[in-house]
Amino acid sequence: MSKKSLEDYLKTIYDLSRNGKAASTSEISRALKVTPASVTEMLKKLSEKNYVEYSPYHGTKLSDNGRRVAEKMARKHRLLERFLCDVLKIDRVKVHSQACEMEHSLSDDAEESLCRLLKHPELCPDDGKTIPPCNLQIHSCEECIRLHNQGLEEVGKHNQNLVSISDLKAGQNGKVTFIRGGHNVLQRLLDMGLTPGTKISVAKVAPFEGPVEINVRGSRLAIGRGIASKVFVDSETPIQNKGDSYGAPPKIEAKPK
Amino acid sequence: MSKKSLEDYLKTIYDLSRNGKAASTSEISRALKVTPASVTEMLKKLSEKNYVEYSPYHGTKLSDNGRRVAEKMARKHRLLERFLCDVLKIDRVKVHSQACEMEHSLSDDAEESLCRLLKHPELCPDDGKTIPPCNLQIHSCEECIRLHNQGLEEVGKHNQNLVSISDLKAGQNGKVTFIRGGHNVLQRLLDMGLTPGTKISVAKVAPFEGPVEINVRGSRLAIGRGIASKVFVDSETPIQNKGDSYGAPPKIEAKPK
DNA sequence: AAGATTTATTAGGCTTGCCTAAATCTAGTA
DNA sequence: TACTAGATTTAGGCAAGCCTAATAAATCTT
Repeated sequence: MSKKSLEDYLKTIYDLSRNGKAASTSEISRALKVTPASVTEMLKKLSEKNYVEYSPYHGTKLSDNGRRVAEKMARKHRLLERFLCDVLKIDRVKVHSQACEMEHSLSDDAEESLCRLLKHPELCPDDGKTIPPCNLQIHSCEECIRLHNQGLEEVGKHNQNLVSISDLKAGQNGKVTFIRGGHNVLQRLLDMGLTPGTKISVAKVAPFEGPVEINVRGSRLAIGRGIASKVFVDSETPIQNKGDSYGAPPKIEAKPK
Repeated sequence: MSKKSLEDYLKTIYDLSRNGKAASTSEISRALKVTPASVTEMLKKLSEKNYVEYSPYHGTKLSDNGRRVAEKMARKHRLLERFLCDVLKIDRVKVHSQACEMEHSLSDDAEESLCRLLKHPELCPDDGKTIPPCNLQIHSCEECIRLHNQGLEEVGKHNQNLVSISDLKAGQNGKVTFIRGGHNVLQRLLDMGLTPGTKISVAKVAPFEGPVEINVRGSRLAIGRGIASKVFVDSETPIQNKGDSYGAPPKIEAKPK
C-alpha cells in the first residue's frame, strides 16, 4: 500500500468519524471519489495491517495506530494551510487543496520547524479546526523554543494521542502532558496548578463554549474554553466510543485462496 | 503516466544531459534506481508524448517541451532547498532529499510566493547550481515585486526556455528577456544598454569564470560572469547541440500489436 | 575483422489501486 | 414477518510501473 493512499484513507476516516461514529463505506467512497468496491478492498488491507477496525457492513473506525497517523497528517495539513495562507499569502480558497497535495511530502523535521516559524499556531485557517500538538517529548511550546535555541537537534518522540481538555466530555480524565502557548499561558496554568504531569478529570462542561470544570488534586477548578483548548492530556479513558454502533467488532478473516 | 514519474524521469534526463550529450539508458537507470528495462519502457512512452527525443541504443535528450517541464522542476526543487535551508534551518545534508519529495506537490502559486519570500535567490544551497528564472510574463524581479505590491494576482505566463548569458557559448545569440536582481543590477544593466528586448550575441567567453564579451547594437561589451549570470535571454540558436552524438535521430515507431 | 564484453531492448510476469457488474446483506415498511 | 430499496461486498478486469531472463546491438580487443 502506498504511503499516499494509506494516509489519504486514514485522514478521510479520521475526519468522518470525529463524532465518534464509525465511517461508512459510502461516505469514504464519496470523500475519496473512488467506488465503494475500491474502498472495501482497501479497508480490508488497512484492517489487516491494524490501522483500522473494520466491521463488514457496519463501518470502520481508526485503531490507535491509525489515529496516530491520521492526527499527524491533520497536523501537517493544517500547519501547511497556515503557512500558505499567512506566509505565502496564497488565495484562501486554494489553500486547502494545495495543502492536501503537500501534506504527504512534508518531513517531520520540516513540520517542527514550520510550527516554530508560525509561532505554534492553534487553528487551521480554512475550517478553524484545531491543529493537533506535536509528538515531541516536551511539555510545552516554551520548551520547544528553549531546546531549539540551545541547538539540541534531536528530541525524543512519544506516541501518545494527546487530546485537548476542551475536547473531553464530562467524566473523562487524563494526565496533563502538553501546553500550547508562551510564557503567559504557562504562568497562568502554573498558578492554577495545571502543570505537566498533573492528573485531572472533567467534572462538567458548560454548553455554548462556556467554561469547563475540572477536578485537580481533590479540588474543583473552572477554566475558560480558550485556555482549556491549550492544555492537552494523555487521556486514560478511551475517547469517543459512546456512539459506538456495534459491540465487539466481528474480526474479518482473510479468505482462503 | 503519473505526474511524479514523468517529472522524475525528465528531471533526471535534464541533469544527465547538461553537458549537451544524450543521456544513456544505464545512467538514467542508475540515477532512478530502476532496471534498464524499465527505463527503456518509460522512454518509449515519453517519446510518444513528445517529452524526449529517444533514439534506441543511442541515448535520449529532452525535447523543448520536456526541457520546459524539467526546468520548472529544477526551479521548484532549488527554491525548496533554499527555503528548507534558509528559513526552516533544516540540516543541510537532509535538504536535498526532502526537496525531492516536495517538488512534485509545490503549486505554481506557491513557487512564485516562495521566490519572493526568499528574495529571488540565485543559487541552490546544495550544489550551487543556478535556480532557473520564473516563467511569468515579466522582465525582472523588480517588476515581480512591483506587480505583487499592486495586488495583481494574475500575471500571464510565457513558455520560453530562458538561458543565462553566462551559460551561452561563443557565437550563440538571443534576446534579453529577464533580469534577476533589484534596483542596482537593473540600473547597471540599463547603463550598459542591456534592457529587456535587446538582441545580443556572445563574442568570446574568457576561461576560469572570466568576463563574457558580447555584441550589443553593433558595439562590443565585456561584462563580468557574475552579472552575466543575472541576465537571461530567449536563445535563438539551439543550445547544447554541438556534442550531438547522432545525426537525425531515427524515429521510434510503435510496434504493431 | 571476429569474438568477447558491455549496453540496451524485448518478452513475459507481478503488484497496486482502481473499475464494472453481479451477488449479498441490512434496514425500513407494509 | 416478508419484501424491497439501498448499501456493501465479491468477482473478474485493466493500466501503470516495476521486475527477471532472454535476446540483440554496439563497442572493445587483439
